[in-house]
Amino acid sequence: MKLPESYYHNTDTVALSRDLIGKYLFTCIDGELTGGYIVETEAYTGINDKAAHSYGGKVTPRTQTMYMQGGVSYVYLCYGIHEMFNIVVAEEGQPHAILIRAIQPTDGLDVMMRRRNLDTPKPNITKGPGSVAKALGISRKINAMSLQSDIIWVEDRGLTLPDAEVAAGPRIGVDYAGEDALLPYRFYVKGNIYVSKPNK
DNA sequence: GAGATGATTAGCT
DNA sequence: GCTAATCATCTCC
Repeated sequence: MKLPESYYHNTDTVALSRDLIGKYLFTCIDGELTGGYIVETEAYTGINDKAAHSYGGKVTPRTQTMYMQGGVSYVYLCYGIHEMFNIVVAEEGQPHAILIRAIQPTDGLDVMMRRRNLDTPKPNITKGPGSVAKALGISRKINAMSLQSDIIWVEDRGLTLPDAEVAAGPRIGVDYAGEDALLPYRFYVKGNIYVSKPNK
């Protein structure tokens, strides 16, 4: 059921971002299973992408995770508050990653509501990258974790979304990246209530 | 060792 | 729509 290690070794990060729409992401943190299917992603394509942490081939203690072989997680803190979950792809030495911006919950909804301090299942439970990480219990302890582990993984359950229901557009929150901020590296399910920002 | 800043979100107007 | 919250990380000194 889990996507094989080889799935993540594809070097076409943008195509993988599109393919991940409709795949199921699960975590099992402290024995509590939570997950759902992915409805929004963004591609970050390594040293030529100004919006990526790894732009220009920069290596730091934080970004070295992105240089690992595809099939591991990259989790980091932004704005001092929000943790973001990325999937590292491509081969060792190529710092490509895919940010998971939103999922549609299918398992462990009660657990996710507790983590998000909600008493009713509002759509914003897993809307936006910071929310997804919090709902799934993802923290920096999960950084560099293999997606073949029993802590965090992605499954193909046969759900595929036709191109007519998947849109592409510019990425969110990367205005500083100049012309690269306009690249259509963001993919999302049209009209899905869990998708953040523009949704048409 | 100090200073600037960000792949954001929630809450108020 | 606007803005505060909040800190690890990076960049110099």
